[in-house]
Amino acid sequence: MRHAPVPATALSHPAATRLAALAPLSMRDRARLEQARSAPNIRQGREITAEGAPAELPRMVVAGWAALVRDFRDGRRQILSLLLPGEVLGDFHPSLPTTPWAVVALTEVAIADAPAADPDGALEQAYRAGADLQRAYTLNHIVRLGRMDAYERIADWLLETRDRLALSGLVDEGAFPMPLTQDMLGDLLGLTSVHVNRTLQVMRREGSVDLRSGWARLLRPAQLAEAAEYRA
Amino acid sequence: MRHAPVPATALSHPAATRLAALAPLSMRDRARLEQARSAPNIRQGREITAEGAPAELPRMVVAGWAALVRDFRDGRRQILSLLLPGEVLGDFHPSLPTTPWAVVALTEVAIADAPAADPDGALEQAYRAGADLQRAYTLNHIVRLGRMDAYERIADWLLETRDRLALSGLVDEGAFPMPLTQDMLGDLLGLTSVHVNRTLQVMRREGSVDLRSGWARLLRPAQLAEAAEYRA
DNA sequence: CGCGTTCTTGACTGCTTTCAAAGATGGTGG
DNA sequence: CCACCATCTTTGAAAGCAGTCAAGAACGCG
Repeated sequence: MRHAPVPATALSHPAATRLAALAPLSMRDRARLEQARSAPNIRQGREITAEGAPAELPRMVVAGWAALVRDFRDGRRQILSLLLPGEVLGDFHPSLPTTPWAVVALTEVAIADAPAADPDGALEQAYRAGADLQRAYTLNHIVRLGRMDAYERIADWLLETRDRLALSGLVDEGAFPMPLTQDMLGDLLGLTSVHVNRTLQVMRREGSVDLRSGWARLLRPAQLAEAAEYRA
Repeated sequence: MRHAPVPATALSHPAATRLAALAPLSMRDRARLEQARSAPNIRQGREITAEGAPAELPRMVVAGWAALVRDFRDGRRQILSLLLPGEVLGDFHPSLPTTPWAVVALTEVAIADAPAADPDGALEQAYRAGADLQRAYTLNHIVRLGRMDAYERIADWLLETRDRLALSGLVDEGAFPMPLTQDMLGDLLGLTSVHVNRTLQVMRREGSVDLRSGWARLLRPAQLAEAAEYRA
């Protein structure tokens, strides 16, 4: 189950959409975002290491899903944070001696350098707002893992993901890309893939979600939001 | 079980120690940190809201433990992030409409305004390094909650906390303050207080930790680190 | 059409929670 | 100085959500 291949050069890419939604970008900023040079695609499963960037320049995901991942010796794995299309990665702790996690491509991924911003400009403001959002996602993930049961975790995550992708203009009539396997979902949500499967079936049976072949659609978002106490 | 009262004016406070450990501060920076004016103490359980600060100036915890907390309607509670003495709070998403969490004093807490830093100076560098560390703690918390069992969560958290407090100069011959109740530990680690209690007893019986009346000492840190795959 | 990956399903196990109540502990007031 | 009270810790028994193990079905790709 691999989703559609990523074009080598994205025409109108999600990061431009997302950052323009976070601050009133000038046409010049938008153009620079659109024209950002894209690095060669990264294959599924590969690490997106900092090799190329000595000072770890900020980059943005143009297509595909990436994640920060930590692996245990015994095979357990935890996805710390997702990087969805349009989102910016970077600012990765140059000060820390060793980062105990890796950045991995969960699907085939296209990355581009994020254009430098004038410290007082709208683009910088958008970067900041994006980083704030990213932090909110991370904190919300803690709530999911710490105090929600399987049903709530999945419901909450689906809602958050829909909203995140909507910012990048990737939600089309309520449907959005969801290329993660149930295995990956388990590693993200602190569950086993077996239990993810059973819980998804409950949701499907009650008609809450339509989830298949790399796409998702929330059929009863209000019910899911109520169950997870989701706050848009 | 309340720990020793916080002096209204801390003489040599932990934030100065911590920031000096993160970057080579000038004597002038140190002096400004020491002299930072402290707001009135905040009583245990109270919210540390942004009332006073229109632009949400960064502040630092001079004494006591605070936390970002999210409460559920049904009484469940999750501690998202701890703020230990010496650590900086601030940069709290002015861009987000509503933050779905509160900053709460877990013990009596003393807060002071963090002095402004020259953008190119060592102090700014220390603030940045501190923020990076804070982010690493948050990501590690996700691993704890997502993929560790109760024993591993507690072991990992004790080790992290010891190292965090050591940065602020608060670890004395291996002993460090630990004012959280087992209830709070449960809310932090995604467990019930009952299970925290049982797990702590296992650790005590095997002689791994000495934990009582607001203080902790790790007797076999290597064993704990091995169990939790802790990476200093 | 064949193979590898992903998804489903079932039975069993177990870590953690729930519910309840009995001890400790520390601060407070008589 | 001691009784009293609220809070916190400790224990026990029973229930439950999620994990484990295993095998078969379905799907997508070459």
